[in-house]
Amino acid sequence: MTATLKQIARRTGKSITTVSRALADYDDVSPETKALVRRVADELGYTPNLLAQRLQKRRSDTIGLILPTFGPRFSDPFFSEFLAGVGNAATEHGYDLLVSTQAPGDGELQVYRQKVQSHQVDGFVIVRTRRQDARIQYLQDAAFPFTAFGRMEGDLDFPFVDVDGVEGMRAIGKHLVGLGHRRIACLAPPADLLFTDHRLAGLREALAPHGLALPDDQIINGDLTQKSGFDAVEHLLSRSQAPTAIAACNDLMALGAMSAIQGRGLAVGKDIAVTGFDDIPMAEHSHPPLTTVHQPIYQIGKLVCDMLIHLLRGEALSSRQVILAPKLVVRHSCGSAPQPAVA
Amino acid sequence: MTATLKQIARRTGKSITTVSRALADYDDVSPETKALVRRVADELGYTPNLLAQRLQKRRSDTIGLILPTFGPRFSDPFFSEFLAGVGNAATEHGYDLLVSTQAPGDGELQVYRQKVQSHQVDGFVIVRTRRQDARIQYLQDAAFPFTAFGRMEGDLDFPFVDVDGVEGMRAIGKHLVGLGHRRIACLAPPADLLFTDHRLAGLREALAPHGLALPDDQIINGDLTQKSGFDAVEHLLSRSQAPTAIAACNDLMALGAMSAIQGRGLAVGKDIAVTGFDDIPMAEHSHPPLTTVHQPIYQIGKLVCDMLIHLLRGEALSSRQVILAPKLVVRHSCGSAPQPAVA
DNA sequence: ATTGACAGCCAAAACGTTTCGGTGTATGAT
DNA sequence: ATCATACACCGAAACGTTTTGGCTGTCAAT
Repeated sequence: MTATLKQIARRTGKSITTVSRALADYDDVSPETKALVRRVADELGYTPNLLAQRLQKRRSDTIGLILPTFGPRFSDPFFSEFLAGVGNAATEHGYDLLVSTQAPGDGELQVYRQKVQSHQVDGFVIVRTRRQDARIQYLQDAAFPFTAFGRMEGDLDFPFVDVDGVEGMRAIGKHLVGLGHRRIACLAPPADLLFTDHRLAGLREALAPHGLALPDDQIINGDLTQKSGFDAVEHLLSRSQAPTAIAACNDLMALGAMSAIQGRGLAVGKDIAVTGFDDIPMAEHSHPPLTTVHQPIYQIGKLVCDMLIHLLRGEALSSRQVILAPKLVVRHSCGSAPQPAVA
Repeated sequence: MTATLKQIARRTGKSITTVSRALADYDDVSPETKALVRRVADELGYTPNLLAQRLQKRRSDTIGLILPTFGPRFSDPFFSEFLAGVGNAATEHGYDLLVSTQAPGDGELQVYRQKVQSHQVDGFVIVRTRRQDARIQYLQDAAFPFTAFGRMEGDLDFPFVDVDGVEGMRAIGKHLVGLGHRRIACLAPPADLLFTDHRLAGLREALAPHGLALPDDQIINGDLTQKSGFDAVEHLLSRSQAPTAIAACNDLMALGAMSAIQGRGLAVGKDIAVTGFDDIPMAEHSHPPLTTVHQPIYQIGKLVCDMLIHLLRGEALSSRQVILAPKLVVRHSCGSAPQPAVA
């Protein structure tokens, strides 16, 4: 049995009210009483019952994060780093983090609805936004607090943080063209994710001035896993006109691509260039180290969560919509002599 | 404003008691009343307020999982897969999962204590147990429900799941010796983790019959990250007598090792053999694919969580202490012609 | 007619907290 | 003496549930 206010009240001979107010340092409690109450509270090892506190305060001091994962085997460094960012920001401000996994689809909205209606969480962090995002539409309609990593199609005005994917892939494109590549293939994420558009657009923008296009058959949609990158490249290399460069839209697929290339006895960087996007820790220590675009995922998680907490506290947001500039990180996967970064 | 029992009571002309009992399908409520109450509840979109429910039931229906991570940049596929397993098991049984990150050390126990005393969670899943584990000692003393992935030194009797690390590394050792390796180095985890002992012991057991030892200078302790594997091998290869095989105690360090080897222009599998432990998805798609020991991390997470839920429900555990047999997975990182698995 | 059983319903207490609106008692000013 | 003021404290209600222990009316059996 853990201690309650009632027990402290009995032990000190004060009322529950006074004990509560003493612990909360109200100034209508005498210093002597405060000292007494605190001493007894310590003796009994008192910790407020959060369940009761939350019921009375009508808030849960909890932030919800629902990971949109397919299938059980889920092992994405992107998510774990993001999670760490969100989690640490939450802890820092005294919030709890409620984590759930739920594949996109029919059940998904139900999970959000349930958590909202049962007062289980005070706000949500949304990750991996989609072109038409039912989660965002629902939360917006319900006027329930949330922040997102990623944007949405249309002009819904909600608070988010995103990385400028157009700019990032443009940098990649310029880099590859600058190295003389003309046949470039792209490993794209699923089409319902909005950032797919951004990244393809950026790549196209870089190619266009050189009279280069990105034909549909040079775009292969994967599911962001290493395996899908591997499979895509197996397919690509079995065709007659193999590309000289492969721009993957995330590092995991790039790593899979490298492995497929090497599996065929070709050298990454020499025979075929490969680039990624994310700059996961793995990218630095692959062989060859991966040229990619850095996204500060941990910081983004932290920022998104901080923004949400501001919202929950009714504080003003310094900026509701943040778009971060990505940074090209040139390593060795496009040739062994890295060039100075192309801004 | 969301609906409450009180509102349904008013609308139906019944008492709060009756409404509550109708929704819970008690049989002292007439079928007509039940139907009426349910209809109105649906109309109002009633969802029970979990905060109130939990206070009254004196349990939180929440499981705590505190990830022992160092530093902010945390991106371990091991953890994300384990998390998915725990999370899915929890969801399946109607439990919430509260996730926190906290580096091992002074603050750690405080976090556990706080969550226990404030009734925030009903039980804990402990991961990455240590030789002397203060978390386990505390929870055991407090008679607070928990299950662990991993054992502890001494004879504390608590429910856990573990993989037989001795057996796993023995298989690795036999495999390497069978391939003719005589100078074998080991990339070990931090010494305070108990499984470090098991893995080293297993490796030694495999070497001993062949008159081979594992001298201290052939053991390098890393921190389980890819970078530490990379650094360790850089160090190893700069010495006069380089090993012909490197047995890493997890895949991430093995991958880092491979990258360091390749960075020196050596061929993994031909010049130096490398092995891992875990069989993360990455292992299959590295180049060359990594020979390693498979641990069903997702299933372990699920099992550990299922066990905890049984405990919470007061149900009997079919087995309190589970030790799983690991499986050697031979790929190409010890030579390009994989041999049949050594049991 | 009286009893007992049963079906259907409900008031009130409880979970542990916070907060509103007091009450009583000194102290000092008039 | 009276009034105002400040101080220290507290009872009771509230948050939204669940559960205990009733109560009332009907019907069949005596």
